[in-house]
This record gives sequence, structure tokens and C-alpha cells, in this order.
Amino acid sequence: MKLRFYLLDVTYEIVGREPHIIMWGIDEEGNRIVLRDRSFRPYFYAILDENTNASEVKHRIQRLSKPRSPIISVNEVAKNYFGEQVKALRITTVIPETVREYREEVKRIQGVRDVLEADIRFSMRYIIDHQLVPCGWHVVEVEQIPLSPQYKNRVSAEYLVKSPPQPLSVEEIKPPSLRILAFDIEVYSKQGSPRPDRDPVIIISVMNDKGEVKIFEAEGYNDRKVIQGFVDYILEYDPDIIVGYNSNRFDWPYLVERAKYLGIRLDVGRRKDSTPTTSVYGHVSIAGRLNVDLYDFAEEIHEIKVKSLENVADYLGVMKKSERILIEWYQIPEYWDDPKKRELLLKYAEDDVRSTYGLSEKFLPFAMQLSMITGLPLDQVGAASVGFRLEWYLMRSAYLYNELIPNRVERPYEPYTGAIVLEPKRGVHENIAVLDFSSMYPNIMIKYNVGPDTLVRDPSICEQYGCWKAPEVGHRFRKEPPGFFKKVLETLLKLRKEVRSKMKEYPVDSVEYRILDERQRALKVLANAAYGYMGWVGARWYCREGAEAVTAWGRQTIKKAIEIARSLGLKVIYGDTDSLFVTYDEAKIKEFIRRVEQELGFEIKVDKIYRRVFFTEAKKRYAGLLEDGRIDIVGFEAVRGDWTEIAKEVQERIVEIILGKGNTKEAIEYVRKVIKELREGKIPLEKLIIWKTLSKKIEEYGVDAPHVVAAKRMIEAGYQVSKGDKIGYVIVKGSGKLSSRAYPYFMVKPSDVDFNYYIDHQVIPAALRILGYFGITEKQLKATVSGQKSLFDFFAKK
DNA sequence: GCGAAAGAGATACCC
DNA sequence: ACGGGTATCTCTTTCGCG
Repeated sequence: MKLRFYLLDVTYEIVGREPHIIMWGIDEEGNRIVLRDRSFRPYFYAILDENTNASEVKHRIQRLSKPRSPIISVNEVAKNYFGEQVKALRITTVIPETVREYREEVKRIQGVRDVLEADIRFSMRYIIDHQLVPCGWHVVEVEQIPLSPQYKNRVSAEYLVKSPPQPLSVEEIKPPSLRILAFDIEVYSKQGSPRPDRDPVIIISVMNDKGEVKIFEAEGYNDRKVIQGFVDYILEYDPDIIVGYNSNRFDWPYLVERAKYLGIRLDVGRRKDSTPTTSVYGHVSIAGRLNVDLYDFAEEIHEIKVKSLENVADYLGVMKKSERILIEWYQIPEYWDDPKKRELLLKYAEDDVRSTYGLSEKFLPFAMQLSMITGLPLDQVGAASVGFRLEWYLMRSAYLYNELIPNRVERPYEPYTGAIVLEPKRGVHENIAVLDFSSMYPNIMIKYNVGPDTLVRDPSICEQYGCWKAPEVGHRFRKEPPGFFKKVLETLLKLRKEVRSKMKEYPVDSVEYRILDERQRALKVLANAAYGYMGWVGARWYCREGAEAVTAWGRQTIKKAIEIARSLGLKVIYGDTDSLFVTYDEAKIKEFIRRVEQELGFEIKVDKIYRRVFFTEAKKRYAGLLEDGRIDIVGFEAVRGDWTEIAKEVQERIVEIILGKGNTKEAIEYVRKVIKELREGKIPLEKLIIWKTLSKKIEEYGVDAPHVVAAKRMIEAGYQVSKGDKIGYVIVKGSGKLSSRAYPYFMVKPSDVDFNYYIDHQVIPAALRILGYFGITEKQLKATVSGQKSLFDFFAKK
């Protein structure tokens, strides 16, 4: 029978001595099902040296066969490898785990140049080879089989696959009605970071797609029923997708450990007796369900500096901070122990899970599109970095083009020259247009056929086919035939164009429009990642010369554009990589755009127009007033996460005053007022916290930077800090190095704060960065409102 | 031996 | 665990003077 189904996840299991591909899915009636394919076998390739007798190697390989997992076949196949046609041997065996062993043995055989595609997980191999689309619909020829107790799957039906599924994702873009469950845990820990062998899970809050919210609560410090209640709830509701916030790194590992300690089985999957396990890219895998950590997607929003759940929910309009209960993590015990405050903690847990659910509505549609395009199951696609996401798309494409997938090899890092940044014309400029090249690097890669397979090492080849030669660096690329990256990028851009035109068929507020919009975004993200990927030493398709050539062509292109602009009498104020800031003269700009497209062959567009824009002498930093009255601040302290809120607030306000009214006096008065408030201790502590990321393990630091010292104090107090954590610290009164006065913010009393530091090293520098240009000095800012210096200043200087 | 200057290390930004 | 270019902070070492 034929069956249409929506694919959630692909795994495999060994039954007897046979690998079974397991597909978790949903049929058209909404039944949760399992599809079992017994016919797929793991394989890899060997490519041979020239003049090697293939049949002899073939025989040698066959002789390696072991009964435990025999080599079923060794077939000679024609493949492409870095633009060359090669003959390869495809070696097929039975048990996926034995591929690695065979690979090592085959590698040692004389005449074998390399062994390829032996490091691709069996379930991903299946997805690639059948071009399956996770989070997409398929049709498959199946035969129903009884729900055997041996398989222990919590589904409505099981099917045996007769012939592999075929994707239907083009016709059918809407998912079925999916059951989604958001959850969040609160842990009681009085001394430092929570430890599963000591600290109970006091609250687990859940919310599902029907809007149902449930709060599981511990009895005092006994958390057995909380965890058991949560497990039962999952099994009863049977969600397809489970979402959490930081759940891969905290909630799930904690629950697993805690349950182990309590002797509770965290049996939450669709496969009986399975527990969540940490797997590839650090994601937590739950059998038959898609466990998604929304933090992974929040990480990509650069506008949010401290990516706490409440900040992200606030930023995305999911739940405003002002409309929810806020409790700091270190206050949890206090709220739990006080009967009057406990209600608030429960409400806080509810707000957290509502926020988490809200975030899933923001992120899942994009994640699902990314999953469909790259072929990575939804639970992995978020956890995978941009480079790996693109790489899976490339691997998928390679299969279609009959290209062998290169191995991941360790290489030394080799730097190369990047883009141009122009020296800005300092000062305030009126009416400035910002022009951007559209997708500059992807288009360079396409135009000049850049990639590892088109790179020409022997220039004599160019006489025959013709080559593009990169300026400055001289790398050459074959003009024909189109290389791997060119084909992939053209496909991505073509698909995006198609999606964007299809969007027009739907109302802006329709489900279809949203899906297509997320799809075109995902396609763009992947296309834009190609250049960076090519220059990444960890990439399978690494090509330093290619990346170096792309930036060289980029530099040439923008230089030529500047020439054209100047020849038209447009003044160039600034530019960075693919953008130019020029005087806004409509007619000339129109002509400029036309000439750039004609002479350079790249599209350039007006991105925005500043009524007024301000530059200091520094590159990558400016502030502009847009036509609609909004203010853009780029690069300055106001947009940096490692400056205090108060300094950023002051700088932002100054920019508003200066660009809006041009009134320096008002700006000075404002700064003085803030300084006065700081002296009087009227600025709340939250606005004085400096947040800095710990970019390596604490013991690896050679110098005692303030955030490192603050982190060490946290460790001393029993908190765990790890690489990647953001440390929030405050500078307290005292003498000596700044770092010796840096304390974690939650250990500081407001009266200990060194307001002089905040005046001299935060507010004044941030204010002067802008006001300094207008001739205003530190002295002017520090004078008190009444105009005289205080005794404090006198002593502070001494 | 001392203070200033230069260098090193670190972080977060821009595109 | 996608690229290089850039500004700017704090800590540490070196420099220049005498």
C-alpha cells in the first residue's frame, strides 16, 4: 500500500544481525507511526591511484570480509572528485559500526589513494541517499506489520518499507497538526551551582500547543513526584516536539542525573525504556520526539547581549519583562522557603514556560525550513553551527551531482587578506545614502566560478578552457564547467527567488506566507555562509585560495565602484566591504547604480538614507538619523554588550540630542545630571553591571582580567562557571588593580559600588566619544550642576 | 627605581 | 567549531631617564 507521511526523525537499530532504518512520522490521519526499512546497507568508497588494477584491489577488499558484518559487495563506480572524473570502489557491508574498521583496513591496501564517505552516520546516509526531507511530507510503498512487543515503540502503527520514501515537499508545505510541549525546570540550590546528587528539582512547568499549562511542584525538598509527574505527563500528552530554553545544556542533563540519583526512570521517549542522551552537536536526543533547545536560535540574535529567557522573550515581543514575575536564579531558595513568596516563584515558573512556548512559535517555523533544506533532523539543526548546516546541504547536493564528499582533514590555519574598510570623513554629514552590493560574496563566487574544484594550479590549463584570474592574489579558476559551489549557490538563489515570487500568491498574514518567508530566509542564510565556509579550516570543501580570491575580487569591485561614484561627482563618506556612503543626489545615484551594474556586473541598491550621520575618526563606528526619525547606532559603546547599561543609555541619549537638535548644552546638562545621580547612589545596581564572556576555561587565562577575577570569586563561592558563560560583575570601592575590585554582581551591596569608576571609566568615556568631537571636555562634564567642583573631585584627583 | 609608553591579551563589534 | 578588519579596554612588560 501507498502511505503519505510526515517525517519527524530518522534513526536505526540493529535487529538480529540486520540494521533497520527507523523513521518516526505522522500519517495523514494524524497517527504517530514508525516506518522500518530493512533494505538499506552502509557503504563507503575507496578511490584508487592511477594505473592501479581495480579488480585486484577489489579482491583484496573482499578478502577482508568478516562473518560478523560481511562485505556484501565491492562495485566499481564512476564518480566526480574535485572536478575530476575518478573511478571508485563502493564497498558495502551490513553493520554500520563496522564501516570504520573496514575503512582503516582498506586504507592500508596498496593502490588505494583514499577512503571516502566512511564517516557519515548511517541515518544521515539514508536521508541523503533518498533525499528525504525532515519536517516534510513523503509518499512510501509499505506493508503494515503488527506492533510487535519486541520493538517497544509507543506509536499507533508500524510499517515495513517496500521501496524508499519519496519527498512531496514541493506540493505540500504545511505540516500536520503537531503536538508541541514546552518545559522548564527550577532547581533548589542554596550553595552555588546545583548538583544533582544534592539539590532537588522543585518545580517543572509545562505548556502545550493547546494552551494548557501545568506546574509540577515538589513536596518540600522531595522531588520524586515532580519528576514522575513530568514523565507521566509527557507519555500522556505524547508530544512530537519538546522545547526548552538551554535544555540541552541544563534541564535535560540535570533531569537525567537527578532521576538516576533518585532511581526514577526518565522514560520519556516513544521507545520504551529509552532515556534522553546527549548526542551530536551537543543536542539531547529523545527517541521518536524532536527535542529542540530554543537557546540555539536565540544565540543568533546579535541585538540581544545577555541572552536570558526573559530578555529574549521581551525582545521578540513574546512576553514583556514589565508584565512578568522576575526572580534571579540565586533568589530561588529564598522564594521557595518563604511560604508567602512561594506563590511568586510558581508564577515565575509559569511565566518562564509561557515565554519558552512563545519562543517556539517564533523560532520553530525557521528551524523547520532549515531542517527541510539541509536534511538535518529538527533536533540537530539548531544545535549544529552555521558551518555544519551548510555542509549538510553541500553533502546532500554532492550526492545529486555524483560528487564524492571530501573527508574532514586537520589543517593548519592560514590567514589571508579580507575586505576593505574606508577611512571615514569625520564629522556630521547631511543627506547620505548607503548603497549595498546585493549578496556580494555569493555573486562573486558564482561569477568567477570560485571553489576547490575549479581552482587551477597549472596555468597552462587556462589556454584551453579560459580562466578567471583574481586581482592581487593571482589565483585562477576555470571558467567552465560550472563548479560545485557555483551550482549550489545558483540553486540556492534560484530557489529563493521562486519562493519569494510564490509568497505573493498568499496574504501576508497567512500560514503559507509565513512558511515561505522563513524558507527564503533559510535559503539566504545558507547562501551567505558559503564564503565563510570555504575559508574555514574545518570545512570538508575548504579552499583558502578561493576565499582569498573572493575578498580580492570584493576589494576590486568596491574600489571600482568608488571610482564611478567620484566620476559622477558623488562624495564618498565611508564604506565597508560591500557598502558605500555617498551624498544623496537622486539623479546621480540612479546613474551610479546603472553604471555599476553595467560596468561591474553586480547589483547595488540603496539600503537606507540618513538625514544626518556622524562619524568620529574611527572605522566601523557611526550614528545616523534616518528619514523616519529613527536613530541608528553602529559600533559605538551604546551597542556593545560589555559596557554598562548606564553608559550606553547616556551615549544613546546624547546621540539623540546631537543628531536631533544639535544641542550640545542640553547633552552636557544631561551627563552632569547622571553623574550627580551616580554620586548619590541613585542609579540601580543593574545598570552598573558589566557583562563579559568567558571565552576559555578559567585556568587557561594568563592575565587577571576583571571578569576572570570575578569568575574566580564565583567558583570560590561554589558556583560553576564554564567556557562561554557571561560573567556579570561590578567594580567596588578600594585601591589597586581594577580586577581586584571586580565582584560578581549578586555578591555586591549597592553601597560598596565605586561610583567614581562608573563616572570616569564608563559614563564619561561613552559621552566623550560623541561629545569630544564637539570640543567638549571631561572637565565640563564633571563640573557639578551649580558649576563648581565638589570636594569629592578634589580628593579624587589627589 | 620610577612613571610613561608600548605591547600583549581579550572582547565584541561590523560586514 | 563559517571569514577577516577594527576599536578599545586592562594588564604586563619594556623603555628612557638619571
